[in-house]
Amino acid sequence: MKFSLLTTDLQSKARAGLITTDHGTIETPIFMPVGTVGSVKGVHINELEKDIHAQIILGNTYHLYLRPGLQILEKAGGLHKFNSWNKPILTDSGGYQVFSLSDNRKLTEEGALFRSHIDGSKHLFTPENVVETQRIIGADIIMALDECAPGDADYIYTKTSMELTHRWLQRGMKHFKSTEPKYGYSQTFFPIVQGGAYTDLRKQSAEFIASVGAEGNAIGGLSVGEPAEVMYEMVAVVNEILPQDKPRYLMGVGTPENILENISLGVDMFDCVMPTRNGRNGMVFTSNGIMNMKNKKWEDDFSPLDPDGTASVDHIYSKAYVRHLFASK
RNA sequence: GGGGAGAUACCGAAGCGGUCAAACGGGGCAGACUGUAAAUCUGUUGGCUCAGCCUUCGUAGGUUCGAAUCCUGCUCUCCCCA
Repeated sequence: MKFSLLTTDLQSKARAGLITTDHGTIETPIFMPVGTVGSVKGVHINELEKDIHAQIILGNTYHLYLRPGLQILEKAGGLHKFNSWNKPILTDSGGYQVFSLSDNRKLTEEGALFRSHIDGSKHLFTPENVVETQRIIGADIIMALDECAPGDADYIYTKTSMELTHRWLQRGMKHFKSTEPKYGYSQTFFPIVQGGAYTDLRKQSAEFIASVGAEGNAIGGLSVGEPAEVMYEMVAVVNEILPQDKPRYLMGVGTPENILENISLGVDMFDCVMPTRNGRNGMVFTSNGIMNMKNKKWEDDFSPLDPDGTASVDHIYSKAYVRHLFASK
């Protein structure tokens, strides 16, 4: 993987660059749609490429490992072949599931022992085998196993958790360096900054992550319940420390506003479930605020078309206009 | 023509003497959603001058301190036999 910084904004920390992988080039700042189990929910792979112009998508180690399983993925020749997505793929390590499926897992020094949400079977995810799994999935960008701690975690918990994540990183990195890609194209490995909402921990973590010398770095453990202002503060602190010449990936963020703010703080990569999940649930962001398309109260707020027959910006987001589009199709 | 079953809120459907303005689904209305256990989840859903009162379980009467629940007439619906 190669990252070239093209230009940097003079009035903010925003920058534009290019990430080059064996599956193609990514223009940053970039939003990466989430395709947890190999497909981006509600979006056909053709639409993803031709309409949405996604340049990279996510997959999830935990979910792909459980279903369809590594045997099938390996037999297919990796996820790119399995889902016919020939552009870059980044896979999350399962670190988020340590957080979101916290009732179904046990954390030890060794790793995270999950009880499958599908059939209750037990599966140990270690920093090493998670790298191995991502080798088999064939992700262009492999994420380190981390613990994504809850946003309201206290200092002691967050510190202990961060230190565990650091130790896991060393193990994961070692394993990554001692293994080879399986399908002939190169893979890279991103470590993840933790430290919760505590400035000193964030600094400490960012320094540790920077010292590893990876080709790109991620910021995790944010947008997990803390106020947006706290998130911005943490990102600002971390970005002071993470190298300028490597892409910075803010995991799990976020709203359009969050994304713009964080771009101005120097973040290059984002992913979030929000557009696909909220799309499926009928929620849309408009200049008039959040709109739930299923709610009738929006119906009369906009007429389908302006008198001259064109749609204004607000109309584009109105329920009436969307209905108009469907009706005319 | 003979025999049987049933009519419950927007719809489906429980309830079969008091704790029933009436379970549960659906639908409606509103809210939530940030590295996806999510085409999901939560709240609400007779009216009002709202810690109370009023009207509602096909319809008209009756029994009872008290009826969606028991009795009688009527009106519809469905099933079986001829």
